Amino acid sequence: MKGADQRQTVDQADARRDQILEAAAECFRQKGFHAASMAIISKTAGMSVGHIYHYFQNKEAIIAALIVRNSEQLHDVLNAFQAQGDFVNALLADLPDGLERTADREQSALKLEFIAESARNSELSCVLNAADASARQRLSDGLGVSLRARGQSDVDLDTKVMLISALFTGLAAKAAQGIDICTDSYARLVRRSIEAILFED
Amino acid sequence: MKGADQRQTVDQADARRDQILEAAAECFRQKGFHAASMAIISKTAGMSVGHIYHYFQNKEAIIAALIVRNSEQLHDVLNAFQAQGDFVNALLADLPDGLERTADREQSALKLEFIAESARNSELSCVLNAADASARQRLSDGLGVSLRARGQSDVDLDTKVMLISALFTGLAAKAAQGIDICTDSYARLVRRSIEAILFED
Amino acid sequence: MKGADQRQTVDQADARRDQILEAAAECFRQKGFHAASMAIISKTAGMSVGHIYHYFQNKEAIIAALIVRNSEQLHDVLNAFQAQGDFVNALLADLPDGLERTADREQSALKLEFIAESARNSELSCVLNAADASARQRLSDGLGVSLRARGQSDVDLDTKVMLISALFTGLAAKAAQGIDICTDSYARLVRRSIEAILFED
Amino acid sequence: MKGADQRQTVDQADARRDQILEAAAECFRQKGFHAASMAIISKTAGMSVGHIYHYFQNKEAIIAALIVRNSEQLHDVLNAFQAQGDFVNALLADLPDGLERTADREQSALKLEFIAESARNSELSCVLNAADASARQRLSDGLGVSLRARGQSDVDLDTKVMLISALFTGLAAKAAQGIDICTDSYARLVRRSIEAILFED
DNA sequence: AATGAATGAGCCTTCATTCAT
DNA sequence: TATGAATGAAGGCTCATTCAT
Repeated sequence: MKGADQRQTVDQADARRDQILEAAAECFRQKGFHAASMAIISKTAGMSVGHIYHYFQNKEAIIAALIVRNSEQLHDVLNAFQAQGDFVNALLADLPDGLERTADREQSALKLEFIAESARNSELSCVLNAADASARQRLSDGLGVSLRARGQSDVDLDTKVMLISALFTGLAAKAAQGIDICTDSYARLVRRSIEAILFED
Repeated sequence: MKGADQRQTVDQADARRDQILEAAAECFRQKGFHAASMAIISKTAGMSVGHIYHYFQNKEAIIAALIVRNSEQLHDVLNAFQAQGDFVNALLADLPDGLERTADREQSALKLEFIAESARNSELSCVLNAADASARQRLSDGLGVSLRARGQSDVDLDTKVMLISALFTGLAAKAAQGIDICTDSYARLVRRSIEAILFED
Repeated sequence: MKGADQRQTVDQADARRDQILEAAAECFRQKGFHAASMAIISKTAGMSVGHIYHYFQNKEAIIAALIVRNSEQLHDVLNAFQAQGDFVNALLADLPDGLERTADREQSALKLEFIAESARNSELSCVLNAADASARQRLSDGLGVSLRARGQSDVDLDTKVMLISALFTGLAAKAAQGIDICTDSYARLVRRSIEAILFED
Repeated sequence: MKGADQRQTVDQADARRDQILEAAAECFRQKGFHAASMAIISKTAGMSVGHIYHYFQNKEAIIAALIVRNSEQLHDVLNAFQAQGDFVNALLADLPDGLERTADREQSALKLEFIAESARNSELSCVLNAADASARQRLSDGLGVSLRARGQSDVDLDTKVMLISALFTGLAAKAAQGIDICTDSYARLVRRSIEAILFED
């Protein structure tokens, strides 16, 4: 059947794209993306260099896809918070896990590289800002409902969300420096920070 | 005199080093340090490529020197806080200026690149961590005295300092993404954050 | 019927070949044939890359076929001259049109590329020389009859024909350079040239 | 001395450029310039690939320089005609030599490639047209004086010059096809052509 | 101290061609 | 007949670094 063939093909293409992204993520994580050559990515992905270019226009396009992918993973986490009932509670309760997710040194370093690169590459800047904005919007929505339900003000909500986001990025930076952020002290103090940001007392 | 000649020479060498660092900082800021070639740095510095290698062993060594230099500038700021009497007060009062210093997009992007790079380069990691640790120590000392003077606990002080540092790095990341962090909302909420981190109620 | 099927198939195959040649000619004209990739030719032809290789062994084989095709078109023109009665008269009378046919910049550039390529590729050289020789033979035949009918000598006829051919190739080169060769001056002077070549006075 | 050093350096740089151009011309002649890789040019020139890029921005820039160079050589020939007294006489007397210069198969093929390439590359088009125009101007000046001295009309002189130029380009094309243009027949008939073009009788 | 010529490995990317389906 | 996924060699070009002067 044509239809089945088509779908098969599409699925396979998606599989290939994933295969490439997985390999690229691995390589970028290990070496950073300036040092990760297309040659080594292709070897890691188990396919020829040329073939990668059937699926991605550019090395840059791979990066962009990876940014989108990271953002989607964050969305999943946020959706899980939503599903748990009260968003603020879920966020705070998740903190130790959140820190652990942030603690991956190489992954965090890569995230910083994305941001740094985006400051000098408008194409990437668009992708990153869109992904980031959408995640922040998701956070904003969840927190807004939760705060209002608690009778808390939602004044400056966007700034609050941005600050929470900044705090996690900052923690990622510490992780990238090799600092262990998965301790009770961190969990406790990050929690206090977030509460101070969110609750107008 | 031999001695004077010697000193003269040393001073000139320092001047050359500064000249190079200034140029490198400029180039790195503009293009990131993978894209900033030694050729363009030498041109910006107004000296030949080969000559730069008289003063720095490596491109990497330039980066390392720049990290140290940045750290020294931070020390100056912290020393100024100390000089103002109460460290905590000085830190909080300085916040709007602190945000403004952090808001430089390219400079912040470069800082992130430093950190990301250091995650994959142990030599750089040493330099960055030493610089960072020394700045945090300075902060720790200042804050410790100030907190104890207020009758506040200094439990988990190192973590608190790390978190404040993380917060500023996170804000730098936002600046690198092109977000304006120099607003009253930010100043107010960052202040609340820091207070929550520092004061155990 | 088997025979009809066969013929049908043959016709379809010819149609496919034409389709490819048309597309290739278009692409070569636009980009030159080093820059015209098989991928873009296949896209222009509305068929897959692989399929083109059912009809042509090579990219080179396409070029060869195109050379033959061009030559056939020239034959048509020459046959038309013949049909008009006196060949020399027909040739001279056609001059303004001949210039116009030669004036297509991209087509002329392609022709030069063919020739240049053939100088370094013996396979192509054979094809081009055969095509060229056959066209010159056609010209020679027509002119010979016409000249003798006028009582003109046909001494050095092959050289004369070659020179006329060279003149048109040279004009094509000028067209390829973007020069307008469709003016009365050109028509007049080209006519004088040809007459000088043909008529031993 | 600084001055001597400077001159020495400039001379050496010119020598290097010549060395590269010589090698490139050789490679281009042999393989055409799409097939002649920078690697092989650099090997032929006896220097590293990277070094070539100190002297030429591009492969294209090498081609451009080669075009200019060819044009200069043509100027030398034309100047020699001028020096001989009557330009027309000199041109006609030189014909056998002119044909021989044109007869180099590879060189002629390269010339055609230049022209073909220039039809699709505006940068190259500019260079080639400027070089060509200047040579034609030189020819025009020489012929104009000579014609008027003979009491001949110089009507349509630019077109006449263009046609002579076209004739030689066409002969180059024949040479590129492997045809021997160094015979008395050619010399005789080319002469008749040129006379027909130049003299309004 | 100072220059910049010189190197050559390595980068991203393209392309003609093949082959399983 | 028809597809297009897959290959991998080769291309132009850049760059940190060295070294003779």
